[in-house]
Amino acid sequence: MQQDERGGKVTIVDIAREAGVSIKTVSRVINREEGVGEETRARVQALVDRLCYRPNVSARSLSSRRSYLIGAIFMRVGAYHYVGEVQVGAMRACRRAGYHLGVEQVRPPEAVGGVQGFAEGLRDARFDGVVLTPPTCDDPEVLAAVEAAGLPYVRIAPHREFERSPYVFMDDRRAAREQTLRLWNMGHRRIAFIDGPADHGSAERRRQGYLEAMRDRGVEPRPEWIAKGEFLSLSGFNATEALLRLKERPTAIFAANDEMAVGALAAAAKNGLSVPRDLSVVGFDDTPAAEAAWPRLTTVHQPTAEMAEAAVEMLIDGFGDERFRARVTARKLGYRLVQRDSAAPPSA
Amino acid sequence: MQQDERGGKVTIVDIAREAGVSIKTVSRVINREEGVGEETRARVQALVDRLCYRPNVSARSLSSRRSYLIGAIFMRVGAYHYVGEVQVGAMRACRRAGYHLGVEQVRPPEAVGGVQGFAEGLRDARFDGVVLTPPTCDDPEVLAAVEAAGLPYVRIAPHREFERSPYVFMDDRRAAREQTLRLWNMGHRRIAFIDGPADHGSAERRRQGYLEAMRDRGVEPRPEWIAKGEFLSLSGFNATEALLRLKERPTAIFAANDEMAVGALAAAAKNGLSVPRDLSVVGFDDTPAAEAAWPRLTTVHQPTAEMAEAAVEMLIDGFGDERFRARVTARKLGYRLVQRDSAAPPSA
DNA sequence: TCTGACTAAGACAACGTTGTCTTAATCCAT
DNA sequence: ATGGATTAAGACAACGTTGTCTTAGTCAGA
Repeated sequence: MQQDERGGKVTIVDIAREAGVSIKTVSRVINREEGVGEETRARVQALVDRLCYRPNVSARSLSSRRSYLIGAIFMRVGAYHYVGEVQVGAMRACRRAGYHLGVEQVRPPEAVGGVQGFAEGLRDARFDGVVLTPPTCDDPEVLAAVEAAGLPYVRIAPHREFERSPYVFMDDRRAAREQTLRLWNMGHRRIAFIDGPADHGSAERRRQGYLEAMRDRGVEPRPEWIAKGEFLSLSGFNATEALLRLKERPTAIFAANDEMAVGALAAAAKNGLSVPRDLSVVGFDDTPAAEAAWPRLTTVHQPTAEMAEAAVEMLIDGFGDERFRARVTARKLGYRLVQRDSAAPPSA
Repeated sequence: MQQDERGGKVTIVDIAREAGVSIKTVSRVINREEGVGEETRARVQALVDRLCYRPNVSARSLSSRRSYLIGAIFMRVGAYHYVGEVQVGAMRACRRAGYHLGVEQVRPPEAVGGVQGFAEGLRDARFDGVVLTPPTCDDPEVLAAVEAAGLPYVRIAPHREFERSPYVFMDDRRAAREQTLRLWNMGHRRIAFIDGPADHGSAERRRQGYLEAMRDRGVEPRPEWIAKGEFLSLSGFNATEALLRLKERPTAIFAANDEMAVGALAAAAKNGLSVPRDLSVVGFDDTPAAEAAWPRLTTVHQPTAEMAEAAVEMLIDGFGDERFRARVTARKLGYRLVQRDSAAPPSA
């Protein structure tokens, strides 16, 4: 069997010759199509395994008009931590289904090229479908470009137009509610909340969850307990300083994201408060900053990788379904409360 | 001109017909090959632009045996921040040269599949070449798999076997030296260093840079000024607590990475020291944690994206060069000191 | 035994490029 | 004018699959 190594490239022809069948039959076996006898299928499959045959993706996609490529679309590949998380999950789902993952970037608005360059890239990348991550999943121009290219797509955590495409999401509101109740159940009653930017959907949902929890427990949070924030650590720092100056100082602070929680930790330290002894601080997202912080942040894990995985799954499942876009579906994924070191019962 | 929109797909045949030339001539124009007259070239190019023709990558790679795909190889796509940075830079270089970026992951050792699955993925992804990021760039099994696949590759910041392939790097030692001197020039004399893990090449180079700077200024750092660390925030915290207990307390601390610097900030706060008034803290890497920290960390920017960009450039430039592997080259990239808020002249 | 329906498998033409040859035209030095 | 280079462009066959037809062969029911 010297042809195993003929230049390292084993083609479908080699398998067919060796098995004594036509290449079409081999093709049928590989693609799990019907029309092949039990015994023939086994013989071909064995040969495929033995010779380590892998179909040539270019030939395959040229012929079948499928690229076996899923695109993940980001606004700034470098900026957010979840880019990596999304890719992990997406790659998992891709590999399971024999697909590969390509990465495409919509240049942020301030850059040249903009959505133009993105549309071009989309065209010749020839994805079979794409997954849109926030904030691209709510950008009208991006959506238009993807739809113009005729690509099926699934959105991750969209904020708007839920009926426009299938999507995956997590229940921010409910998670925030539980996060708040966790503090409540520790014995905290004066719980403050550091809000995110006004136009940020997830920030709003988290605030609602906080409010809901407090009201559930019969407490109407005072307006001054809800501090404005910008999802940046400095804003968390400033908000916390203000909160600590209140005459009835909160015993716990729930920041709408981890970064602001880190700022809150700094403000506590500056004011001579030891966390969690004198003040509890919790965050949201479970980014690496939460692990890096000191004390390590108690937070809520957002299942980013799993959401991406689910999105790719939905995408691949939907292929071949003409009414893909029409049959809008959604999948909700669970969060997970992460207990670390920044929250404890109030000492008073 | 209604054939512009024939199903949205413009092929080389359309251009050829419209221009009244053979498809081969169009192909020559597109690939900037010679053998086409000035006037013909212009006419074809105009048509290409007008009809928005983009070559079909599958057909192209099937025929030319090139995939126009560069692979970026990571150990854990989700774990490190620089994954995103690397992709940004790599995509920049790819797009410039008409390539696309694929992402492949070597499952970390503890996962099933390991290098096996990676080798398979490599095979059918059909990259034209790959860029290896740390720590995959020093993993013997990964290197073996890539070489077995016959793929040209460039390594980013390797620690060992520099003669084995082209690579890009930055001068950690020199950057650390400058970082140290920056503190010195502010007036600090008792400068402590928090080291990284013993087997980590970049940690070692940074320590050497620190030592070199101190000795240049005629100071032999006392052994107790060099604290062990593990590149994690907790180790930075502990190291700092120990340093602050010294009778001659350092006025500045240089942590070998940002994460430990964040831990140092927390330790300072816990000990009632205001940074940078009572203690200066500087880090290294310029990760998002440095921005998120409070006060924002003065650090050294590692040009991760640029290194990836350079790596992809080297790779693409090397295509067609048979002796690619043999002609080992290296490219050094510059770092940048980032001045933020965690370092200032000593108050004493 | 014949017919029609079904099954397993093959023949053959795409798919949209690029690589290798070949040809026709032009040019310059003889 | 003549021959050898040089240049611009075309003809034609890959590239390695999949899609669409077609063809034997088998089986059940009349």
